[in-house]
Amino acid sequence: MIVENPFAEFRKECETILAHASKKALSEVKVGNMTFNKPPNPEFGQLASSICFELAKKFNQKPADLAAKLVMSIDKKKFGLIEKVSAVGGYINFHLNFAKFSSLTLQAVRHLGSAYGFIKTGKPLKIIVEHTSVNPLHPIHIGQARNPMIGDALARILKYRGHTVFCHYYIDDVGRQSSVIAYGYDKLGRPKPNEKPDHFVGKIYTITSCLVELNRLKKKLENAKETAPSDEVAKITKQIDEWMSIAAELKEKFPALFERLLEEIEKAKDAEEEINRLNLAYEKGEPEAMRLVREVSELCLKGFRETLERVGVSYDSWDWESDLVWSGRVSEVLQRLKATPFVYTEGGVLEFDAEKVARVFKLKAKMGLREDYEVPPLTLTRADGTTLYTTRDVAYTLQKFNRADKVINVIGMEQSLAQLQLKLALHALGYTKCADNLGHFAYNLVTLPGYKMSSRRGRYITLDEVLDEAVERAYAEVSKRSPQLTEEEKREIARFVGLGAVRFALVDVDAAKPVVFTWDRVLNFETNSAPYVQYTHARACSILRKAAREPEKADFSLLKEPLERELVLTVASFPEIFIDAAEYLKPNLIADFANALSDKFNTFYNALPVIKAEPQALSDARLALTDAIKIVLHNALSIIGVVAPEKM
RNA sequence: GGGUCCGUGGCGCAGCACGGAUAGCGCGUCAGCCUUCUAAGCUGAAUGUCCUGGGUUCAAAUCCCAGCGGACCCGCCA
Repeated sequence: MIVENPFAEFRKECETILAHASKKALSEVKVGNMTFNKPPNPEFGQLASSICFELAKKFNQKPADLAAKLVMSIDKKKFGLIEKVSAVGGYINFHLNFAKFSSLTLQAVRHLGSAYGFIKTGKPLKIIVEHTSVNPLHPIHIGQARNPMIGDALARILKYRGHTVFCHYYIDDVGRQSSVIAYGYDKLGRPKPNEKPDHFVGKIYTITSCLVELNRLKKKLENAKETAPSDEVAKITKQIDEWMSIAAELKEKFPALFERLLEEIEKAKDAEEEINRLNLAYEKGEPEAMRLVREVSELCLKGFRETLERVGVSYDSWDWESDLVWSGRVSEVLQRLKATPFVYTEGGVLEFDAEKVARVFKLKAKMGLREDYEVPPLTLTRADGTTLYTTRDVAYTLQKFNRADKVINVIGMEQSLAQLQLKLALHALGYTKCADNLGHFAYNLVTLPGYKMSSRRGRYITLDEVLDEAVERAYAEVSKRSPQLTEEEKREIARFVGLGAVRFALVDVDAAKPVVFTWDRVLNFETNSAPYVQYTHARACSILRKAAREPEKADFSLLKEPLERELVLTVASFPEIFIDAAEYLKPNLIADFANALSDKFNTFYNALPVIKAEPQALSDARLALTDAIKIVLHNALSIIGVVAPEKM
């Protein structure tokens, strides 16, 4: 018989046995929650219940006595996977029958192969995972790179779980910043890039944005000198100084480009004004503005696609924010919001009273907010009538729900408030169900040691640089360790090792924690890394290759070593880990699991022979175990998009 | 000022959702292991007020409250 989830079988049996025993011994039908913990030591079995501690007071007996009593009334005839049950210090410990369990587990893994572990949900949904969505202004930098890695891993997990998943990339081309890059690009005469297009666009954006900001501040300073108090003037002066130093930095890095843009922008009457006009024209859908902004955005996206393809991340849909505006969906949403009692006008702008929505619909407790917390209002439109990001996002969210039951937005945690306001806007419009099924997967920032990464200031390390460096270091590593390989093999190995290392490192740490970027951290080739797991996989493959036989004579009851049992147990628990990772959206559980399994296998590898083990029934059992480990490592790595190599 | 998230050996992290028996792992340090299945590996040693203080509980790194420290947010930016 093939079981999908071996450890769950054992767990179920423990539950049944314990329920029966408590009914018999304590005439207690409901015994409270039937949760089991993993004992700290295999001596105490593989699952334990601490239920006697809870019941002690109720029955006025010592936990140890209760435990003994319960164990006494256990019906041993019902044992399937259980070997024995013992009472130790108030705990009830369930010991596995490893002969049966190993056989059950290893046969299941080897039979199911690449499907093992991926337990399907009983309620398949259509889920949209919106991720990456880096603005098309500059290359994807390492601070943002956590997003596609997490987003892609989430999408894969949910897909394996049996959901229908669509990955969407939201192209934010409507904001003012898009007009800034388009403006600079236009001033340069819309040149063809002489390098990777997103890098090219990034330079223009940074310089243009810096020069325009300087212009704006200088004007502001002139006005302030006459009217504003002196501390205000000092503040502006300080800002100017800061931007001047950035300008100097940029001038040194890209002298030719800087000079040309400086000249063009000085020549312009009012760059600020022209950019605002372009922004307005683009939102209105004026053909010339459309052509210009789309052209430069496409250029940048072309570069993104290249990078993302390289790491194996792909999308089902690329959604242009501008399409939402032009199609009238944004204004429609705006009209409907206006018709609610939650929108008011203030000084020519539309404001959305998020606080009132939360209060009227009594949502604070539900959303995990304190009653006395006041949700700040959200500005829906500027005085010139153009819309703001979150306003457009309301329309976008509704569009996503046309296609899906559930939407997960992978967005940095700095946008938590905006996401909250978005949700409240959905409530205001009556889309309660959408609001409930909208999830914000927030992740913390990646920072560079010393200073904050800033795309506006051109201070960033691009994902491309990181990937190149990773592959290069992996190449040096593989050349050193395996000089006998051909050049082609080395290149291929360096590629998947380097890319794998980066993906793993960005998924491995709990998304809620901030990460300080260091090369060593991302390019780790030792324990706790993709290369370590890949190496372990290759090692297992190597054994199987050398054995060159099917483990037909395997006798699993011979797997008596603690290391072997630990391995069987770990392999058997993969389905449960997978379910947790899928239900609680924790891709890092998979990375941790793969690493832990590798640890155990390597210990086993160093301690016990496989091929040369005697008798052959044992050798074959270990071979089957090795095969099962290989399969599970492969499956785990596939979730985080890392190649599991046969050789390295 | 208000909100969200984070705080675990020198450093980087896991464990916290669902409280359980001696708090795991890696780096670094020290001492070892390649004529035996891939040394990107393994073994051993040293290193802890689990931020602090209260509370809940038979039991708290885990739950609750308060405080401290850090990051982020509170914009007619996205």
